Amino acid sequence: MAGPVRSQVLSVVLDAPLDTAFDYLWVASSETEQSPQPGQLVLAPFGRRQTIGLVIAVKGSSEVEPGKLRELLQVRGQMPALSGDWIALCRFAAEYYQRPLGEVALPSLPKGLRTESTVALDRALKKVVQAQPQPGAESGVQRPKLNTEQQTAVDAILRAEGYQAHLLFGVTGSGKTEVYLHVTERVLQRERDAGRQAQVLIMVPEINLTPQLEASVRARFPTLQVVSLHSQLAEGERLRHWLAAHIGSADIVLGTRLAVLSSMPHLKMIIIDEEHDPSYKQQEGLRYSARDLAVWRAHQQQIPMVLGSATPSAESWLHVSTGRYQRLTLTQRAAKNAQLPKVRVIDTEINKATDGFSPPLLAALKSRLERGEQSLLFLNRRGYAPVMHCDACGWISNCRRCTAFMVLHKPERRLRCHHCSLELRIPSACPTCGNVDLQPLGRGTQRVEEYLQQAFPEARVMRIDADSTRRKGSAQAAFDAVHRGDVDILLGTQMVAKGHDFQRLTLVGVLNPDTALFSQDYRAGERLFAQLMQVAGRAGRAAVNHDGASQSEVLIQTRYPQHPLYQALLAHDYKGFADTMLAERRSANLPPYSFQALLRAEAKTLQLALDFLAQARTLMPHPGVSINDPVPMTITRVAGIERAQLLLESTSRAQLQAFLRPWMQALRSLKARVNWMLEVDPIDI
DNA sequence: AGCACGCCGACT
DNA sequence: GTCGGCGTGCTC
Repeated sequence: MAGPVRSQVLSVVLDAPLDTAFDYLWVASSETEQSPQPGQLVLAPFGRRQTIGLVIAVKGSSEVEPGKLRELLQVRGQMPALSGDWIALCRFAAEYYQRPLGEVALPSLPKGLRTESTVALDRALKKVVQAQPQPGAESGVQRPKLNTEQQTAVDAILRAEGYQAHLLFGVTGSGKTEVYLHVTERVLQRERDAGRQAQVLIMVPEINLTPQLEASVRARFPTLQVVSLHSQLAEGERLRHWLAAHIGSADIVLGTRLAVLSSMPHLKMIIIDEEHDPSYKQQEGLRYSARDLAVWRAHQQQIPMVLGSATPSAESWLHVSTGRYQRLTLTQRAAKNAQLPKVRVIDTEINKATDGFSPPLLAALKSRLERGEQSLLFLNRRGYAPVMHCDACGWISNCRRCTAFMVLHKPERRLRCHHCSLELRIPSACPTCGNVDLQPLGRGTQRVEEYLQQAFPEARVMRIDADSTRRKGSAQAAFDAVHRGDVDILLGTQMVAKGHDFQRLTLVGVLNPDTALFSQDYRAGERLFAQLMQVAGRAGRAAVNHDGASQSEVLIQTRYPQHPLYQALLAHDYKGFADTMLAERRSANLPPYSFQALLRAEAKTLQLALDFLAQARTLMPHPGVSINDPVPMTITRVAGIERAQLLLESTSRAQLQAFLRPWMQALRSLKARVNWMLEVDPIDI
């Protein structure tokens, strides 16, 4: 007969905005059934529904009234439990960003693990377990010889014991990827030689725009299991890749920001490429910085990490100067004969632009067309014109739901709001005075494309922006056409700045970058410099004339040619730019010398939102933390909702954190009639 | 978050 | 007289 029935109380967190764990009863269904343990997923009854939870503790008894305790419906034993380290990572993220643990941990798991049915999980497990890695030396793979700087960097990274963050500072083409590949190979090999399993996490900003790194990794490690993790993967694939990382069969995980929360039980190194890139910051839901979480994770695991960039973030640059990060510099372009492109600024006060193009830029384009070389034009504004305007009465195309202009999209014959996606047909006459001659004001990529086709009828022009690449795979097809040489002039927004090396590209033109120079956002300059440096790096990888000098050039049209940002760019002087920027930040007491949080409120009226924030501001004492006045957001109204925000600043991260926790609790109990959310370390204010 | 319960307006 | 609006409250 059956012996005593084993039972236990499990503490479980759920994907809900509830800052508490829930106790459940587990009863063994047979004598041989294993007791559940922390890190396992369970199916739990919750109110009238059932939901997936994560066991965070096993206890003997519960403080909850016995009558309230309910029994778990299912314990998912087919998959290994998530590790204590992984739960600790989620717990840190939850506490730091002021969210419930369950709301961090569960959404980070693939959907297939969070459904009632285990069909997808069981099927995926079968496939993943079959795919075993074949450890061993990689033979027959070409490894380019490292130059002295690269070798020094590799040695320094491998020499580190335990945790150490390295900033790999090198311009486009200086061979950062080769350093990543070498240290990855050596770390995996070293661990295996010592009889330990090993995994490496490599993060990239946007995997779809940077296919070349993925291709290099796969080519270098043909016998290792390399899996990708990003949001564009199909559900089944995402589940299989995640499981491969979780059970340890994947040797290398290559992913975007979400990969930082993947389960990697044998993680031995983290690499972050283009560490300055804003897309490492999640901008919805849990607003985390994948870069910052990666640093925490490396420290927790006591493993080395590499942060690579030609234009490091202000945060990382400061950490180098304080010795928290070790700087490893690559100064040479590693590709044979490749040189830095010549950067020139064109003063548009002297060289007046017509239709957005100054005579020197037009001449440069013409000479590239004659020589059969490619050009790239960078304009960070999509659409035809940012606004439509009536000369007769002064009407402009405002969005009726947002505090923003409706952008003219000529090919679609529509006005479109980029904030709420409202679309209207282009009015045939002015809505206020009836004037039929409405004018586009300003210039977007569509208008520039139209002009180029008319100015250079023979040229093959390709426009790449969010509008031209709506369909899945269309961005890849467009880039492929450029690589094949089927395009003479490539025109695009920041999408064209990332990743791709275009071998026949010898001219980069930047049309109108000046607006960022005078932005309210103190980070705009840092972003512009990084963007221009990156877009400049698209040129001149292979373009070399007979005596080895580069023919590639970058032309920047500006009304402020003497601006320090452009002067630093001309000299390829990131260091000078960054040191000046940090000095300014220090004197203005801005990040990275201070720490910020932002409380945002949304309501039907602006007054409701502002009132809530004013109340939040005086809710409790805030030692060491200054709280600014509530202000409307720059774009106050989006889709009919009014928005305002409250900025908190402190020179002490600990003091800010210590204030946020009780403050959040007090705010929750206000039960205000506004939607609000807190963002820690916001990147645009 | 869901999903209930609970009291006030415009419809068969 | 009901259908349904979303305010308030709870979920081990």
